[in-house]
Amino acid sequence: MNNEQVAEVLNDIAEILEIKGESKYRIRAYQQAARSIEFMPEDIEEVYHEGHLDDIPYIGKSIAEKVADVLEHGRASYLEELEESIPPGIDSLLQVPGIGPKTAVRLYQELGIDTIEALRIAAEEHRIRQLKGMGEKSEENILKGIKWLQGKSPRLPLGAAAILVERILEQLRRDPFVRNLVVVGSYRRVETTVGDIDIMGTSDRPETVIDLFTSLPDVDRIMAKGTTKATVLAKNGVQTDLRIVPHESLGSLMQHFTGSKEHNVQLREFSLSKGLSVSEYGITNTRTGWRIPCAVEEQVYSILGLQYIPPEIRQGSGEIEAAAAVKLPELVTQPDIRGDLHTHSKWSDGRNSLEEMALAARDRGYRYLAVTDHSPGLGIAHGLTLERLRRQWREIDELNNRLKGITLLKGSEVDIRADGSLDLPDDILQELDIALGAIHSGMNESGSRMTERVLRAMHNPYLNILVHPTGRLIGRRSPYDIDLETVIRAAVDLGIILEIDGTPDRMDLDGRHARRAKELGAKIAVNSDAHQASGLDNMHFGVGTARRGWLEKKDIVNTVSLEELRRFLFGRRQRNQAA
DNA sequence: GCCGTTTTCGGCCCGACTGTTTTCAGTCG
Repeated sequence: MNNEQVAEVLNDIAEILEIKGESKYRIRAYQQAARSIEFMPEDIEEVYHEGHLDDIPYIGKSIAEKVADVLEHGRASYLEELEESIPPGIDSLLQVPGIGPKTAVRLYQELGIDTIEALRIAAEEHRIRQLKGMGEKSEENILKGIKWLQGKSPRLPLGAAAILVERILEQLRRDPFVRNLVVVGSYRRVETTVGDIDIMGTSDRPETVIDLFTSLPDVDRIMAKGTTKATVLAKNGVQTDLRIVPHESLGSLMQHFTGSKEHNVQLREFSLSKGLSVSEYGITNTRTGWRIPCAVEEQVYSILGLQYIPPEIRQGSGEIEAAAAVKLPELVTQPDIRGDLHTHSKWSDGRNSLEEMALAARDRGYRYLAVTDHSPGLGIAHGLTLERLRRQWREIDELNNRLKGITLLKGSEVDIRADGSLDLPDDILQELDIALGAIHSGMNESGSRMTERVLRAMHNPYLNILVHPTGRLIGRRSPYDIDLETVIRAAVDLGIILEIDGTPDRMDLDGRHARRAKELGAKIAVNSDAHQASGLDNMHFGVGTARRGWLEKKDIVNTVSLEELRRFLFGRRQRNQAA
């Protein structure tokens, strides 16, 4: 059972308690516990076997018992009892906006409604208005809500959102009065998917920006439009908000709308203990009632006596305690990255020539770029035969002689075969500057076989990096069934670097696993896995993911100079050859 | 149900909106 699965059980318990009208604090306790487990770096099974469940924040005696039950039996008898105590189907009503647990229960008890379809019919037949406190308007809203629910688009992958966001920002900046445009919400926190896009800014003439925004070519439909705020539906179906706010409270508003919700709740609780109350309008002294609006976000944290907490780690997973103790890590930044160690060219399945890739890398300030086209076994990606690989080396040599300011490294993304062997012979691997190992086939193997397979590959003395270690494709393919804890430990023992692949539909490792890898002492490479020159910019998502994993410059290998990198990569081979 | 350099009991984020209501409960982000 992994952390996400255990968290889901606790969230399910919370949902049923809500329907049952339990104390909201009891419900919150389960939700907080679920979040703790979801975001903590450690493996929940391991923590349990070491007997340290109660060390996890928001897990006390009672919830620890439920977690133990889940881990021991693969199910929670408490959840099963709860499920039997409520009519099935009633929780589905909660999906309809405007319907919460109280209303759902009344709809069931007084009208026997337990499906969304039954709810729709009841609203159309005007039976909802029989209920006390419900009227004509309520029925309309329910029907509207159901319609919205049926047409609502799923969360958008971050990469797709980024394209839209960049285009919108570029056009809004043409308004000469607009200032401080910033995207907040899950986009700013570099979550893997976003539900909607929330943009904020200041302007001396809000109306003109709002007009510009609502008339953009990307807008499909205007949902709401006022003088300082508008909501539109973009053509790709994602809801996008723009709000123009007063200069003097921009920082408070940014902080509030960046979230996460759990971070804000914890921040406000922390503030109360210091006699301060935080809201989107400022910070109020609860004794004097004086309120200070914050123009910049840093102010919010500094007034509370906290280190500035970067958006990527605002998850409610220990960042406030760390900030209070002045123990936040100094997160890696994009300029720390000196080169990209995972890229493709026309030689295999990329779109640009080696020279184009090299120049694009140099433009981005990099000093080195590893060319890592696919190995021969990956026919579908036009993997390089040994003969073509040697020809590619000649081209790399020629470019390295000719181009100034950037060095290409001879690399390969070598397929890890079903038996764990590598798709290039050792004598070839030995001649490479850098070898990446990747799984591209047989992804449905059982966990133990998958783990064995990867471990065997990691024992090859010439392998340097295990790339996209879980193989997930966000929204399309689950991670392989692999024991990451074991893989991370092996990486530390064997000197294998683990990758954070910045392709936005991969972001693999994810933040939580990256944080765990750091904790266990593994080295990380943050790469773009670019298949064309513009793809090098996917480094942004890789760095964002690294930051979500609390990683610092020193945890990441491609923040060092070329000389240091070569020493590091070579060191492993020498050690292994000596041994 | 969890938590504590003011507390082991008495707290538990903040504000806005909505609809139906004479003062507020429920819902949402």
